[in-house]
Amino acid sequence: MTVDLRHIAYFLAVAEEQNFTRAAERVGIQQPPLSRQIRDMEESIGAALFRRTRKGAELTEAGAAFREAVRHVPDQVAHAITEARRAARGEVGVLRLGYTTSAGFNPVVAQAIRSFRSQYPDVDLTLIEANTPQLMQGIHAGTYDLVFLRPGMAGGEALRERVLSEEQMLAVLPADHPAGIQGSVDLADLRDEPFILLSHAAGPILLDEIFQACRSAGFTPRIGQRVSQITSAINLVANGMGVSVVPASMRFLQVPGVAYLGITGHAPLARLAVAHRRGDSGPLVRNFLAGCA
Amino acid sequence: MTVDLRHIAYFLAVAEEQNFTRAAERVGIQQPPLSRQIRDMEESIGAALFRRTRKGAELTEAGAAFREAVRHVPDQVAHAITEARRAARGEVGVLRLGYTTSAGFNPVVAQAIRSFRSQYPDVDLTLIEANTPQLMQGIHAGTYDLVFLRPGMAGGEALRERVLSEEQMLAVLPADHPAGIQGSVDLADLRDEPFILLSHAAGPILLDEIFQACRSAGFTPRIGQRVSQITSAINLVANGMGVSVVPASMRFLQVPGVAYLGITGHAPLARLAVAHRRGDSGPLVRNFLAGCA
DNA sequence: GACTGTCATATGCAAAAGGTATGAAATTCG
DNA sequence: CGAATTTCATACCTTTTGCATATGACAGTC
Repeated sequence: MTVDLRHIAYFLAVAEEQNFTRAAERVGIQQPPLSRQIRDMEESIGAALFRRTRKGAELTEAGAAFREAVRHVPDQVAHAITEARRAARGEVGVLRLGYTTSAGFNPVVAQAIRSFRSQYPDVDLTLIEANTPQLMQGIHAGTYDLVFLRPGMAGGEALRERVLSEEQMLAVLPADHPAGIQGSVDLADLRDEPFILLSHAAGPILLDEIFQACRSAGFTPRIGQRVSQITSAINLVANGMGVSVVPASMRFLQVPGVAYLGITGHAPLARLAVAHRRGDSGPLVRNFLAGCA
Repeated sequence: MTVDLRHIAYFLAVAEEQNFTRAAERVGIQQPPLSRQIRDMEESIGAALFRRTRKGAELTEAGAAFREAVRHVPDQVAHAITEARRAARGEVGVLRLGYTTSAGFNPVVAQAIRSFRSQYPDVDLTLIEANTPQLMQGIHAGTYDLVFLRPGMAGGEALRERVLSEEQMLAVLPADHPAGIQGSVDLADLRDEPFILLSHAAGPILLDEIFQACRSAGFTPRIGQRVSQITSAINLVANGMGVSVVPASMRFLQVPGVAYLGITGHAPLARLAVAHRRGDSGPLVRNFLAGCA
């Protein structure tokens, strides 16, 4: 294909000016080379594009057809270049963001998403809720570009994690539970209650932290019910099926009949991290991370 | 250092092969120049398009955005070239064809249009009916590309006319007219009848021919009614308002109460020509003319 | 540890694009 | 009527740039 973009730009200039001399001036070359370029192009197409007259040049049928078909090509290419630049700056593209249910309640996450959205409105931000192991697998597989999860899982060498928030966990009790009267509770006081907790598969990190705290308090919690969503745990507490321990952010989920209580002594911690593949710090990821204060 | 079509083709090859060496082979050059072209392009865009790995090359965000935007550009240009070639062969385009009412009844015209339509189905053939002076003006002004008209008007120097048909004119009489009994009529027998003829503005050539024939027959026709459409003249004859003289092709317009009769002696002739601008014998015009047997 | 496959770098040559000078033809204007 | 102007085309030369060849660096593989 011997016709290239320069030829097309020259052609369009001549078509518009209907005059080789002015067209040459417009595209910034002299008239003779322009004439030659057009002639070469006509030769390679195998048809005259212009009818040369004493007053200038007018399009032939072939030229008119060609013009219609290539009219927007230079604009398209220019647009492609600006889009590439924007993409390089992380202003456009698709960012797939995974997060756990509990992370979704953390103001840090909501804030980061809001700030990114307002700063990069043209980025297609896809939010996917999943549990920590799923996120872990997905970020490795490339299903997600960025995930909010609980740090501490194995397999983090290929990831770069940054801890964003570290909050104490709260005990979740039925509102009428006697331990709730003084506004906080000691884990040991809950030793005989059935615990409603995430399954190991759904939330290994939080679960482990809770178990360790309980062990520090001198007991091993008795599992009343395993759930796969932390919100389910809170609902089950409301139904009187037991107690639970959740990250403090979950208190924003107000459920009637449920009280969130601070844990005295060695309270379990819920760390929240944002993670991405180590090699892949594309501009979108970089920009999003910059917005995670 | 601008981005041109060659660059885009190279870029797309690398994007598809994810490998510089194979991409180079595909586009028919060696790997080092390909690498350099891509690098130049990246420099001129100001963003990396590929992430070079040990195993090949993968698109960056910018590269992916660029690819989306230029994906179809080479096809568009290739298509433009084939369209230009087709247009040069007269296979596509717009052909504006003017014709007089009376020409529309001539089988030669219908046949030419039919044959052109079947041979060049992708040409947009626009048919416009008008009278001879309008056609004459329109073809000069560029409103029409090709017209069927009665030859002999002034201003034909810039036109190339080709006579397609020469037919005798017929007398149009009311069916019960005594002169119609023997199947033909002498113009002189009509000397006392009111003639219903085209106005000079609408059909100067035919009118002149009829007047000359009448003068040869020894009289000057008395104008009963001037009309601007030859079909109107025939209708008025049917209403008993007089007689008329029309090209033989008009006999295909069968109107109750009207008889078409051959004219004995020096019958006026109706010539039909196809005309186009002398300079402008574009492929469409040329192809149409070729179909006018 | 040699081999293979990846992309990058260096250098020389050839093709292509652009510049300058000039020519031919027709219109415009004094 | 003829000179000036304007149009595009031609000829020749210079510069740019695209491509090939040879080679290097690096990493995964047998």
